[in-house]
Amino acid sequence: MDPRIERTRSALAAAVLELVETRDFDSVTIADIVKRAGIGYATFFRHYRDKDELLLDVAESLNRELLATMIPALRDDDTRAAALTLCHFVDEHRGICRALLGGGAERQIRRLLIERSLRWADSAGLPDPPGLPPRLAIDHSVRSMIGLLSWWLEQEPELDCVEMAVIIDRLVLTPVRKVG
Amino acid sequence: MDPRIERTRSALAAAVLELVETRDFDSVTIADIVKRAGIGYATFFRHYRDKDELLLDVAESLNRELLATMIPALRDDDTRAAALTLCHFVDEHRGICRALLGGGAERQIRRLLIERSLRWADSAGLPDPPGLPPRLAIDHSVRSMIGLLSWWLEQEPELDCVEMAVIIDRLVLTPVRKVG
Amino acid sequence: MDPRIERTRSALAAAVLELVETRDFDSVTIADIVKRAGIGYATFFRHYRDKDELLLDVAESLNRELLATMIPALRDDDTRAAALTLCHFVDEHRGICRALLGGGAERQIRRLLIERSLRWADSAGLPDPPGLPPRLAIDHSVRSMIGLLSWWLEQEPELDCVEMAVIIDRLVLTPVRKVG
Amino acid sequence: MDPRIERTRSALAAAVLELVETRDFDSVTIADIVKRAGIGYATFFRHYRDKDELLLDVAESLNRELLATMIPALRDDDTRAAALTLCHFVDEHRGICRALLGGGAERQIRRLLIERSLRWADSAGLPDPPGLPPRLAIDHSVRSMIGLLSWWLEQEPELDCVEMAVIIDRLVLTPVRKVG
DNA sequence: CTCTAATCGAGACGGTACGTCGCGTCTTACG
DNA sequence: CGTAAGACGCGACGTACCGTCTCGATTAGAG
Repeated sequence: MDPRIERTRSALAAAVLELVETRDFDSVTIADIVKRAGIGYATFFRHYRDKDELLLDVAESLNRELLATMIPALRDDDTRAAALTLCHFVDEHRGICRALLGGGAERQIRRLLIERSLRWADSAGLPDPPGLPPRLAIDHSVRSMIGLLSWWLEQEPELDCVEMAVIIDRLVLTPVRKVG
Repeated sequence: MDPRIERTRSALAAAVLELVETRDFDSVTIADIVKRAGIGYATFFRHYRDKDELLLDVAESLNRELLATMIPALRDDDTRAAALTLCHFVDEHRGICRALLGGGAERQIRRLLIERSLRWADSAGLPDPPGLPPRLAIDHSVRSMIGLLSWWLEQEPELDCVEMAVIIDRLVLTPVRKVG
Repeated sequence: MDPRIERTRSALAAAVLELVETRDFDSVTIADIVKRAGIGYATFFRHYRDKDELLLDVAESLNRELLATMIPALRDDDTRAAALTLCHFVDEHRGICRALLGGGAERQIRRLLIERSLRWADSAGLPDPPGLPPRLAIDHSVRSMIGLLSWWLEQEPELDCVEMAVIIDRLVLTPVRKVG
Repeated sequence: MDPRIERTRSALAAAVLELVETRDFDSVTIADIVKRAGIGYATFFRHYRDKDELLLDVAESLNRELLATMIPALRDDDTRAAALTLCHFVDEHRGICRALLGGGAERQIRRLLIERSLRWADSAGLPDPPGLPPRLAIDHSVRSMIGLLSWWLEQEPELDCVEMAVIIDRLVLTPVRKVG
C-alpha cells in the first residue's frame, strides 16, 4: 500500500485518539482532527466516509490486538484468566478505552465488538450455552463487560485488575455458562 | 400551572413519541417535532433546552410509571416477579422503549435510569450485596437489563415475557445477589 | 381621559427617553421599555402599534414645544433670531435631541419635522422663495438644520449657541431666501 | 484572489441592487439576497458580517467611481461643474442611488461618504473655508447634498440635471465657500 | 358605596429572521 | 498531475424580538 496513504491514516488515527482523550468524541469535529493531523480537510474524505469510520478503523486495530491476547485463555475455557487478561489490557490503555467506551462513539464500538465476537465464536465453533437463545450469550457478555469496564474506567482506580476480573467473572461470564 | 404550558408539553411529548416510532431519534429534527405537535418552532425552546431534554422528560414519566409497577415485587425481594413485571411493561410499550433504549438517546436514558435507581435504592435502604463495591450492583443491573431488553426489542418477538424474565433473572439479578 | 392611560403613556415616554440616552434607539427593545416603565408587555400595544409610534408621539410633543418658541421670530422673518431660539432649545434638551436626531429613529423624526413644517408654512401662508421648486425650501432647511445640529451634538460643546446660530443662518436660512 | 470569491461577491452585489430597486432595503432579508444570487445561505456570512456590510461594499465601489468622475471639477474649484457631474452621475444610477440614499441604510452610507470625503479633502490639502469650524464644511456639504438628492430622487424627474446642479450650487456649495 | 367595565400585569404563543456550526462536495492553485 | 487548502451548498440549530392572545386582578367613575 502506498506509504503516503499509510502515513495519512496513521496521522488521522493518532489525532483522533489524542483529541478524544480530553474531549467527548461527539464534540470533536473533522476540522479538529485534520488540523491536529496536519493534513488537508478534503483529504480526510478520501480515506474515510465520516468520523465514525475513522474511529471504527482505530477500534478495529485495538480489537485485533485485544483478541490476540485473550485467545489463549478463551481456548482453555478459563474465564477467570480471560477476564484478567481483558482487565490488564484495558488498564494499560485506560485513556483510549475510556474514550472508546464512554465517549459518544459507544454504540458504534459496541456494535463492532459484538459483531466481531459473534464472528469469532462462529469460526471457533463455540456452542451456544444451554438455556439461552443463540447469540444472546455473546451479545450479553460483550454488553455487560463494556458496562462494567465503563464503570471501572469512570471510577478513580480503587479496584485493581484482579478484583475487577473477579467481578466480571462472577457477574457475567459464569452466569452465562452455567444454568441457574 | 398554566394549562397552556401543560398542553404544549403534552403535545411535544406525544409528537416526539409518534415520530420516534418510525425513525431514529437522532434523525428527528426539532422542526419535525413542533410541526407534528402543531406548535411554533421557538416555543419549543421555551420548554426544553434541546431535543434531549424533551426526551428525558418523557423518559422520566415512563420511569416513574415503571417503578410504581415494580415496587411491590422489589419490596418482596422477588426478583423473578420484578423481572416479569419489567418485561410486561416493556412489551406493552415496545415502540417507545425501542426508541428510548435503542435510539441515539440511549446514553442519556441510561444515565437517568441508573441515577433514579440509585436514588431509590438509597431511599429504600437497600443494602449493597456482599462482595461488590457500593453502587456497582445497581449500575450493573440497570446496564445489563437495558442491554438484554435492547436485544429483545431488536428481535422479532420470538421470546415471550416469561422466557425473557427468566433470562434476566438468571443473567442479571441472581448473580448480583448471590456470591459465586 | 382615564388617568390610568395617561399614567401608562407618560411612563412609556419617560422610559424610552431614558433608555435612548445611553443606547441606540434601534437596539432598545419593547421589552426593555416596558420593563423600565414598569408596565406589562401587552399593555404597550394597547397604546402604540410599535416602537416608532411611541417615539413619534414623544417627538410630536417636543416639536410642538419647539414651534411655539420659534413662532415669534419666524413671524418677524428674523432668521438669525429663529436660529438662535432653535439652538437654545436644542442645547437645553441635548440628551433627548441627540437621541432623536442621531439615533436610529432619525428618518422618522425627519419626516415628521418636514411634514409639520410644511403644514405650518402652508397655514402661515409662507411663500416659496424665488428660484426654488415649491416645498424644496422647507425640505432643505429642515434637513440641513438637522444635519448641522447632529454635527453640533456629536461634538463636545466647543461652539456656543450664538456661534451655532450664526452658522445655521449663514449656511441654511440665508441661502434659501436670497438668490445666489 | 480566488475567482469563486469574486463570483460570489459579484452575485451578492448584483442581487442586493436588484432587490433594492423594488423594495426597501430594510425589508430585504438575507435569505432573499442569497436566493436571488443563487448561493447558499451560510455562504453569505463567509463574505459579509451582515446585510449592511454588503451594502457598504457596494456603496464603496460606487463612491470610488463617483469621486473619480468629480475629481477634475473639484481640482479646478469649479463648484458648478462638480455639482453637474454629481447630478449626472446620480441621474444615471437613479435606482441604486434611491436605494442607497433613501432606503434604511442611509445613515451608514452617509457616514461612509462623509468619512471618505474628509479623507479626500485631507489628502488633497483642501483648506477649511473661513469662518467655519474645521471639517464642518465637508460634513455639511455631504449631508446637504444627500438631502437634496434624496428629495430629487423622490420626485418624478421634474427637474433636469442642470437645474438641480444650480440648486445644489446655490444652496450648498457657494454658501460654504463664501462668507455671508 | 357599590357595581360594572375599562385597563392593567403577566407571560405563553406562532412566527420570522438571524447568525453559527458542521458536514461532505467541488474547485482552485501550487509544488 | 496530484494534493493542500479552502470555498461552497445544505440544513439544523438556538436566539432574539415582534405582535397576538388569554388570563385574572385592579381600579375608575357612574349610579
